[in-house]
Amino acid sequence: MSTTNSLSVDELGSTAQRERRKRILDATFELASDGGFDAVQMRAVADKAEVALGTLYRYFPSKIHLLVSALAREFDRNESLIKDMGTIPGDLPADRVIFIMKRTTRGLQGDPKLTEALTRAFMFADSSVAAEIHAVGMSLTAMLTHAMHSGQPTEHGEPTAEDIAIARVIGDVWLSALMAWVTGRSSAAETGAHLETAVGLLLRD
Amino acid sequence: MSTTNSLSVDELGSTAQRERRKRILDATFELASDGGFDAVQMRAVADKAEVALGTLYRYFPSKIHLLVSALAREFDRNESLIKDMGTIPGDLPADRVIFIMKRTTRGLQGDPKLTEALTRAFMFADSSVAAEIHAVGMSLTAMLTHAMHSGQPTEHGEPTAEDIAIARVIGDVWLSALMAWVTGRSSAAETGAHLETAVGLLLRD
DNA sequence: GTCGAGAGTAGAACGTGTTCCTATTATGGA
DNA sequence: TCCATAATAGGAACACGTTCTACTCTCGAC
Repeated sequence: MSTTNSLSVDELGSTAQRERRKRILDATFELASDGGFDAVQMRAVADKAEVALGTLYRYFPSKIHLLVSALAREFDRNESLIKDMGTIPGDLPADRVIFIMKRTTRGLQGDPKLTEALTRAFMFADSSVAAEIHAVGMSLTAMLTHAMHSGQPTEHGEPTAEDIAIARVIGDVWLSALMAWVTGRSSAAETGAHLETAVGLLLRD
Repeated sequence: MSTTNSLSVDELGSTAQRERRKRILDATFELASDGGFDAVQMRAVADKAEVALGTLYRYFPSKIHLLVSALAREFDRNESLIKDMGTIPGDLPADRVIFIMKRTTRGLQGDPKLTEALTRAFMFADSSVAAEIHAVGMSLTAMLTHAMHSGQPTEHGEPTAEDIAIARVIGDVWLSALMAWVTGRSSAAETGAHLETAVGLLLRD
């Protein structure tokens, strides 16, 4: 791994370090949840996490890395929640996908400031954050293809290329919708409707 | 219009003011084209445009407004280029849409730094830039619905609701693809392929 | 136990977006 | 023409992301 990446959990040796990392991310969530992107100020994060500014930058080389890593943690959590859920309600793939998307979206919209912070960071990220971004993208497509196949017997082992393509498109739409919502250009209802339309267009069969 | 918006062309009284605005946008393009988002520094823009920093901020209340306005100008130009072109090659809507998208994308990819600057600004924009963003979105969907219907006789007068929904989804995908390309997560070829797949999925008939 | 290297702390310093202030210059109406 | 008002110039000042410096702490090797 390049030195310009955030330190991931498993390349952190000591317990103290893992705890520092956790404190930093917790502080980030708290500040973001309170005041959104602008409130996540590096000095404030360092203070709240009780680490020095330099240490914060050792763990996360920029504010964007920090927020995108926070997003990744959130996605991981969401993913395991869904995995734990077992079968997803809905007979058709489209229904299951919509169920999952709405659930996730609702979760995000329940904490608008946090969502604003994470989404804007994700959007603003440049190539130095590629690794973290890629992780989030994978997590998202995995979630969607899982929803497409959930409850199906064994007939579908692995998602097909088309499944993945569709999942990616849905992911794109979801991101844009999220962005529109975050920037106040569309309401939660419109976001949901747009998503539903898109899924309908893509998974009609 | 709220005072937090950029001054648009037609609310500028004097010729001198329109010229100032133009000089500012020209300087923005030049700097962006040279060094991307980071090189568009407000002091540098003001210098190059030969206006005072305060004046720059009178015309465009933030760097993001400035860059998104630049993007809007670029889109306008592109739109009229396409309108001038008359009929768009391609028998099926999908072909015409792909033609237009690829053309536009190629145009952008020909000036990577500029594209990076404009795209990142667009992505980072918050609600205070909603008006400018909305203009860009409209321009994009208009371009796409126009491509869907171009060359058709009179049978389609206005785009249907489904047309618009499809155009919006394609716009979403395009934006995401552009973002992936700008952040170096995907090559130009992959961007094109992903777009083509998406259009194929959406406009199969 | 001592040493050395890496990790952490505290805080100054720097760059750039943004705001603010004052003096000067255009502009448009009486 | 002259005045009131707005627009612009020029530049200081401020905020926050980021970098740098100097010092201290921790811990494994010996």
